[in-house]
Amino acid sequence: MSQMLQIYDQLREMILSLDLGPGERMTERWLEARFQGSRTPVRAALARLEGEGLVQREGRAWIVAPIDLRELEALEEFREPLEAMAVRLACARAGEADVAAIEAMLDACQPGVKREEWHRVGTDFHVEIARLSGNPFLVRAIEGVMALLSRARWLEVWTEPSREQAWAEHRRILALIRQKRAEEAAAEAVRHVRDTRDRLLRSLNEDRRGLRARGFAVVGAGAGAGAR
Amino acid sequence: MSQMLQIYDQLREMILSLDLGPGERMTERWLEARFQGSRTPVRAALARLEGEGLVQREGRAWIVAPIDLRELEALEEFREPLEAMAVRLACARAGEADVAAIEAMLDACQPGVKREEWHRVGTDFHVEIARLSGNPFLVRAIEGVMALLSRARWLEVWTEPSREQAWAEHRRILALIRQKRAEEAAAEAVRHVRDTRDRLLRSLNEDRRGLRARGFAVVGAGAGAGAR
DNA sequence: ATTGGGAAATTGGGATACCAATATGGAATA
DNA sequence: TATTCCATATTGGTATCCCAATTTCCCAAT
Repeated sequence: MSQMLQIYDQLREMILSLDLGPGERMTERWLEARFQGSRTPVRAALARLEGEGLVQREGRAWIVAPIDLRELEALEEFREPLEAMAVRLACARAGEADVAAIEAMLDACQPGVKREEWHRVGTDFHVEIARLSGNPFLVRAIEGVMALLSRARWLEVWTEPSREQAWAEHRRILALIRQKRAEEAAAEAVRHVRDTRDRLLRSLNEDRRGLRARGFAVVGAGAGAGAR
Repeated sequence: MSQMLQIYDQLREMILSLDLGPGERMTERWLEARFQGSRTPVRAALARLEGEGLVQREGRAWIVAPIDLRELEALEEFREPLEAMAVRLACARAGEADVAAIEAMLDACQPGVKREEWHRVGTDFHVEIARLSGNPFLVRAIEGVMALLSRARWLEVWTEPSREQAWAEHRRILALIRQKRAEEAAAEAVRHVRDTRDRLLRSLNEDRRGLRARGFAVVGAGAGAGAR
């Protein structure tokens, strides 16, 4: 695999795992040393991550994209019609085997399974549904959205009942797809996105102070902006 | 402005204007000479265009993205819920002044106005509606979609009545936004996208032979794939 | 302790150098 | 004439190099 892709994957992982904090500054030369490649592949990787919105420019410098509550709100709003459409198309195009595979994914998450796994499956569920739609643009868009939501989902406080509710909604969506009840499935997907948004934003808003204390740049909605 | 952005803009324009044909091969060194910059900014520009889907890799080489009829179909499908959502949100958030500005744009297109202008306004209409939604992700997504549709729209045979129909639909959508009749506006947007898709795909399918003869790589739907 | 100013170090943007891999062209051969 | 095969040119990927623009940091003046 090309060095550029290796660096891209590693850096992306560091960002998504909060190994690099939101708002943190990076220099190309630091990355060059960190990943032992020259600046050329480093810059290519940065360019790609910038396109995904995981990295931004601050003047001439590079920063890990801060977590912006207003942006998260816009993302969930953007997601809503995508998820609805994905589910609608999945009803028309998915086979029983496809649905069963996703169901197995959900089933694998039981109390006791570790946090990372819940997090991954909670993301993949939506991507896999999008795949059932057969529309590559829908897949790409939902992948992008989930990546941008991912870090916030780590920071969210996951209570037992809220996790339970999310999974119940996932199951309900899947069941409706299986029965090919497209409009009900779409409506359920919209409900799920809205619930998710409410939980996420409420949690982050309440804990904003704590997040800042942990050194994360968290901006937007409610209090003053104060970019980094 | 940085050289990278200059090269990006110029190359993008060459692609969108069909100055570089779909499927055409480019070497980095040719671009370097063509735009008199070194490979560094050329490669950065290519990376960005690749992210937008206007440029692709073919093995190790770069090619202008071919026009893929199946992809266009998927794009219109993807667009549909975006446009509907944009229109719905515009109803909730747009002011009369915003609507009037877009109306003026439409009015500027009269018989006799040149093709480029119709083409541009036909694109900008959708982007501007998305802007009224206030959601930057919706704007970016629709910009991206319209860019990918743009070349096909040049190739489409625009008959007088079809152009008339498109503008009538634009006006109807705008009127419903003005009256804040969100659901009717969304339904009209969906209808418009579907009409557009039908016109576009019918036209291109009928003329596929002619397009190939003009040296364009046109793939997908109906006949054999035959990548490039 | 605070502030101002300026030299020095560092940074990102661009140009160039180098390399392995691939593509090309043409001569030798059938 | 058609085909094989190898020398050569070209290509994209990477590493460096150079430069102008910032940023950093130290020290003198307040």
